[in-house]
Amino acid sequence: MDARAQSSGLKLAHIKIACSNCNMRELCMPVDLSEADMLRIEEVVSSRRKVIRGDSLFNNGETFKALFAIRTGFFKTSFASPDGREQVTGFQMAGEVMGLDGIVNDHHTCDAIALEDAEVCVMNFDHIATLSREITGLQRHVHKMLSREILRENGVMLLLGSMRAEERLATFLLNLAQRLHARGFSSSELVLRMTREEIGSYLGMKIETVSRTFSKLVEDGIVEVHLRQVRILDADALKALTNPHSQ
Amino acid sequence: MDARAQSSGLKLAHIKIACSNCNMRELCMPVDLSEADMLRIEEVVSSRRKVIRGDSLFNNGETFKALFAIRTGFFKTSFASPDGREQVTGFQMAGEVMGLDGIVNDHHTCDAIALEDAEVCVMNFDHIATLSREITGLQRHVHKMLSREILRENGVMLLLGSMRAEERLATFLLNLAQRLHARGFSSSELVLRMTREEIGSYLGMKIETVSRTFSKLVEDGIVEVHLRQVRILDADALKALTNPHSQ
DNA sequence: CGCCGCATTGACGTTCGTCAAGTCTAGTGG
DNA sequence: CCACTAGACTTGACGAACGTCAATGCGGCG
Repeated sequence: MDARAQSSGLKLAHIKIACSNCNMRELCMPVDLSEADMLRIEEVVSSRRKVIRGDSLFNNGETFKALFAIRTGFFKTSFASPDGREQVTGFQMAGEVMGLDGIVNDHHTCDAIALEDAEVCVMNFDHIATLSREITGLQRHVHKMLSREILRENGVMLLLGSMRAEERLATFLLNLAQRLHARGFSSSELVLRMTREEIGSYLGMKIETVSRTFSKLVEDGIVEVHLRQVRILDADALKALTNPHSQ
Repeated sequence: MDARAQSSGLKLAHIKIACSNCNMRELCMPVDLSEADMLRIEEVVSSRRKVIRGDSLFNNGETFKALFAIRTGFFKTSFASPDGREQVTGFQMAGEVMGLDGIVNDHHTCDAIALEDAEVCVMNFDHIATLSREITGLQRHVHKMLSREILRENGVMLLLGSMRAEERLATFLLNLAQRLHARGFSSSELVLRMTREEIGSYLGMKIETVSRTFSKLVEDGIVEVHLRQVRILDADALKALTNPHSQ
């Protein structure tokens, strides 16, 4: 599959908002439900929202009212320290949910920026909470989404705390490829939607180091890189970089 | 207050298990409830469990059944990569809850080790889920606990991704002091319950760097350190290290 | 076509990791 | 009570990895 197809957001504005006929449903709402419950859950998706590339879906400090499920497009979330440093905390793609960090203080604590034109489902959180008191499957799903995010961040902490530059980048590329593959794209060919600087912020390295590390992977024949086009030539070698001490 | 008092775990084994008379309640279950609901919530705390220093409360891979609220004692949680590297993901003290990462896959994904003799409340998660369908305040509380953990980890990612050794240690010490202060201890005098190596794992630095960084803070007259006894002499200077670019 | 932002590459400096030696402390047993 | 020991901690010398500064290349967009 052409990696370019990643960006082909379907334009379905006229079709009824419905999880039941959404091709992302099994990713963002994998709940086994009766038809009646399904209809009720669709009420949660109160609206859709388009976000054009470069715009923010929400910003740090804004009142938290809803979670956002990505239908199409690609986002980064970033978290700022009081003195203005920025840490990209994640990259989100179709089927993934953003805004979970806003629950605790009733306002968002990070920024979500679209890295390509995107469309999201706006899911009113009070509504989710109400409904999940009645639909056990939805309740479980909410718990799991939150827990999954904790688990994901544990992985990032491990990466940031104990990996070298090359391992970090290898881990990052494999993770992206795996998630794209789960969405029906090639697992060896990908288009990076973010700049080197954003990759660097996420991986805790400077832009020059990101660039040099890419160049090293290319030299070693592990990947082909053309700016944001990446082709993984030797996935095994990439995986080997991921756990260098496992012998 | 003597920092030594941190370890004075009350021995109340004979007293009825009851959140209502637990001095940690406002930390771990800050929910405004009717007396009737309060009694029902106490059913959640099915039992207590003592863990002696060095033992694990749960391990990676074990089936997830319950969350654990710390009554007394001090824990670390650590997360291992496939090739055996370990990342300490957090240090938990009285009133804090562990095990949230286990929800998503029905089994724990990290280890929780007691760094001093401890007692925890075992809270059956199915029971929590059931009850939170009826008691809105509890449901909100569960959501907030999960979201708070995500927020906390965002902060650690920022630390690991963008801070220098000295900033990391300063941030770490201030965070510990603040949490101890919230529990009625001195905010300037603390006893580290963890080794330099565990601090290093948490902060993404080697043990020698941790040691050297402590020494630097001592040289600069910012803290006094006697092995695990730490006294903060100049909290402002420590805070200043925390955001060096804010000028 | 020309500009601007993104990316790459090189030279150099700093920070932190590595290796090694040595000190201190708490705990154990005589 | 003291000697002994193992583990925790500190300190120094050195080197590798990564950050910094600077110059240049390249593509996309107006």
